[in-house]
Amino acid sequence: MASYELLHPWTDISPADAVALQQQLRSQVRILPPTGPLRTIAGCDISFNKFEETVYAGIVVLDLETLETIDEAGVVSTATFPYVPGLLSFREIPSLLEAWAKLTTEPDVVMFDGQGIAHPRRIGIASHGGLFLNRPTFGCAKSVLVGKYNEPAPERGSWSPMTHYRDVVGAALRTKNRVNPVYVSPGHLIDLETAIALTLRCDGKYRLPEPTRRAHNLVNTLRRNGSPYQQTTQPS
DNA sequence: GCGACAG
DNA sequence: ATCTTGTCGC
Repeated sequence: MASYELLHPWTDISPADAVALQQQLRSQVRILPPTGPLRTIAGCDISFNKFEETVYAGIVVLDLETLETIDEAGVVSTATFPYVPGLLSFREIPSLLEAWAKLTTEPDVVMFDGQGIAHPRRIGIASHGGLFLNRPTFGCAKSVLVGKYNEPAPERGSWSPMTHYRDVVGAALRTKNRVNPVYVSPGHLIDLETAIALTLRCDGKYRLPEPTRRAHNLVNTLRRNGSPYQQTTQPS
């Protein structure tokens, strides 16, 4: 069981502190082709009931060759930070790290439900998560945070670069013919081309790639049906 | 100054 | 994100 260096604490952080931390951490993010084989990929997500602080976080690991689920872990935790555009990582990563600790495998690359460097300070949840996990990570989001792009061709696989202040920060990628694109951006220890290839490799029957969809299903099941080991009140 | 704004 | 049925379109 590996241990991960604590780059910084997650508690008692104000939004202003979080922004300052991002400015401090951004220089550590490395965008370059992955070294070493990529055989497994993890998808992660969190779910929660509106107005409640309890969050359900989960990670699903799939074999990149067969897309078969080979591992998964979920946790019931508490959110200590609100959702603030640009500061998503401070709300989701703490609980995701708890789920990560319960995995029995070490995913080679991690796909996040959000942005990587396609972020105002170039350190979205996928980049921030990559610094903690110290392995290739990238983001695959359903909508844009920052950046502009030209509509990619309607065929699956076509994509166009997303630009933010002269920087190419990601790509609008079509995962299905005639369906809205997803927004892919490098997180850490990976490059845009590889992130795009991995997203296409995880193709299933839907617009969103399988890792993200399965993680989403896992946390929603956890939220609605409860953890099998957690006592829930039964109706009389 | 006025909007935009991952999940 | 979450709350929700039907409905328009390929």
